[in-house]
Amino acid sequence: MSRIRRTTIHDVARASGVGTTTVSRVINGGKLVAPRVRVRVEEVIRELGYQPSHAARSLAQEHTQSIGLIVPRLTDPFFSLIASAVQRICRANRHTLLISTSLDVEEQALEELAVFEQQRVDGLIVVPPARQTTLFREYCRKFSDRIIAVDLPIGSGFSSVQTDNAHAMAKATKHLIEHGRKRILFIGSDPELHTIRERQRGYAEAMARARLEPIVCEKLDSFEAVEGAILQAYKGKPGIDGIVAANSTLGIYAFQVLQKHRISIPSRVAFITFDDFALADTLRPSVTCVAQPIEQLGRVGAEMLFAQLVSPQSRSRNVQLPSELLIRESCGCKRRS
Amino acid sequence: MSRIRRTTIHDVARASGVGTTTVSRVINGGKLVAPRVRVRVEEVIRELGYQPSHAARSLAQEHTQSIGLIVPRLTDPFFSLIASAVQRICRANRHTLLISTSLDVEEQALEELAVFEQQRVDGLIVVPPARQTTLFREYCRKFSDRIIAVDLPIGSGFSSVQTDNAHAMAKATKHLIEHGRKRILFIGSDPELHTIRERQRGYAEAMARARLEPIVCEKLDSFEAVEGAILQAYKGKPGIDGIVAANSTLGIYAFQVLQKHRISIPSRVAFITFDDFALADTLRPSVTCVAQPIEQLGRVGAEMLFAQLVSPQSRSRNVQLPSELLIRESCGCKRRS
DNA sequence: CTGTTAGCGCATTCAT
DNA sequence: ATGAATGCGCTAACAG
Repeated sequence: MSRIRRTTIHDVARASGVGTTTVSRVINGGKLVAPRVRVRVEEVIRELGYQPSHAARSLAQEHTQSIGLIVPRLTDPFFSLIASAVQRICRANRHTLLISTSLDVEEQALEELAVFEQQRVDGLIVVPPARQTTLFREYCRKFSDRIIAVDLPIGSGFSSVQTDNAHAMAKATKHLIEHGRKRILFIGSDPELHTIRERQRGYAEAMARARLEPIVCEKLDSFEAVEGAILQAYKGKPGIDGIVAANSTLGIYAFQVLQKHRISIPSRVAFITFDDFALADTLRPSVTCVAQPIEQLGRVGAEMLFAQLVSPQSRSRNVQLPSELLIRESCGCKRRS
Repeated sequence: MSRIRRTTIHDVARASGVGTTTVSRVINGGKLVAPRVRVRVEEVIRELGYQPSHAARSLAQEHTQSIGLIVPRLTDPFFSLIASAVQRICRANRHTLLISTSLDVEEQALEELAVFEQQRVDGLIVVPPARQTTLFREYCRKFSDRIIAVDLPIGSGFSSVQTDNAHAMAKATKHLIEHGRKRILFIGSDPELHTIRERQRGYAEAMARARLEPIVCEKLDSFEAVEGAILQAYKGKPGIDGIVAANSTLGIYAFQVLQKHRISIPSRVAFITFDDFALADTLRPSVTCVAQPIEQLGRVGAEMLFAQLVSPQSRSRNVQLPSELLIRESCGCKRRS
């Protein structure tokens, strides 16, 4: 491949009869340029279709005007919504966004961190993998105060933005209790996941406060697993009359299970799931959900990062964003018309 | 901000008692290094936690090992799935992915193109905005053969990957016809959208072949609009007995409309929508869909790009990927058990 | 207000 | 097999 001669700052300087510094100043909006000269240079820039080289600027300065984002997947609406929000804030701050996926595997995440280090990103937004060892936390320290954890925490010393998982789940559970339900089943997936643990904790607390006995099924990871768990609990001695699901996947499975086995919702079993989903309102009955402030998670995370970049603070901030209980029919409420 | 002294190739060179050239060779896997020296240098690199500067490498070479992706939105599962696939292929080719969103606005897309030009990305994958003027096409020429259009074409001279929109919709329409339906309504959104036009064309052809009169409603952009269109067609002189929807948003609206007005699916009105969606299989009745090869769209697009980067071809390639008709219940078929 | 100069960190001739 | 020197395109002192 023959070296392509792109138009450089020198070309612009020569064509407009000024020095490169002046051109540089014009590009960077410096006010130390005579108005007429500025206009002239801008003209030439347009004529030549000059675009400054990002690489060269980055090299000459100590920042790259770019930030990195690591999420487990991009196929999950949860993460792509976060990515979308982060992307928007980046644009607003004139930064380029680099996106990588970790597949929720620590090793992968470490590789991505390395890439971002090479890219010399100014800051980092990370939805950490569910299971992280000290290795991960140590590597993150390299970015010290230029990294924000979203959804899951990285550890003390790192700023983070999260959902009020425990509180929201407690609220959902309490709602079912207020509907008179006493035998409420909690179905969860991986109990090692911080968010899941928190939600379970909220559930447990709400049950305890009402002096009800908690009924928990963990490690559910398939339709069949959920089916087994629900059926067993339903057919138990004092069967269940309510279910709270720890995420929308489990929630949808649960809905399908109840539907498949003709267990009427909500008359037999009232039901609330964490996470809102596309057709929650369209299913019959419509599904009451805990809606996380997903878009905010990304937005606030990015805003915190930029605030940090502008005026570095040593202490880390931990923000909890409130979820909303979207009341629909599956909990036992009447449809609002 | 005081200049932070990062470890450079010089540090590594000094610490391992060799020249920078040798270190550079080790990094780039050149085979012209004595094995023992190589090992030594690699050791030092690890000890010092050295990470080569992407900016410096880019500047010294004529490529950046990065490619850019422009999609209208990241919140749409269609686009985020494409992004996910592209991202995977990029990783496999050791390239960094830069993602931007155009909000489906040409001006915005042009801005993103400019940013990517500054970034000197090696190549570009673009889902163009629905409405593009010559301006857009002209700007794209700058990237000539290093740009691939996905989903929508940019114009002649540009490589592209698309769905077989017309054919797939013809197949869906034909399927309803085979179920004995004769009054089939096509509901579409923006007729300026290339994909929508193609789908409508496929519908029209299938109807024509069966000597049936086409019934078309365009420019539907809300639940209310769809509701009005369907109700009018349904209550018409010879009411409709089938519907094909041009995308999943319209499809879901249509489903909700039929459900809301107690128009039985499929006995009264059989129904197929373009685009598969999360709960299509869970709704009652389950919804027959035309499933686009979304993931492939992104993957093939990216693969074409990398192939192009490795061995440039002047002629552009236009690939059409086949969609699949996912038979479920709404078309009138029986549920497979 | 403006131009000259010296790096930024790396790949790359060209010698050795 | 290896190193010294040069330049990639730009910004940032430092003069003028």
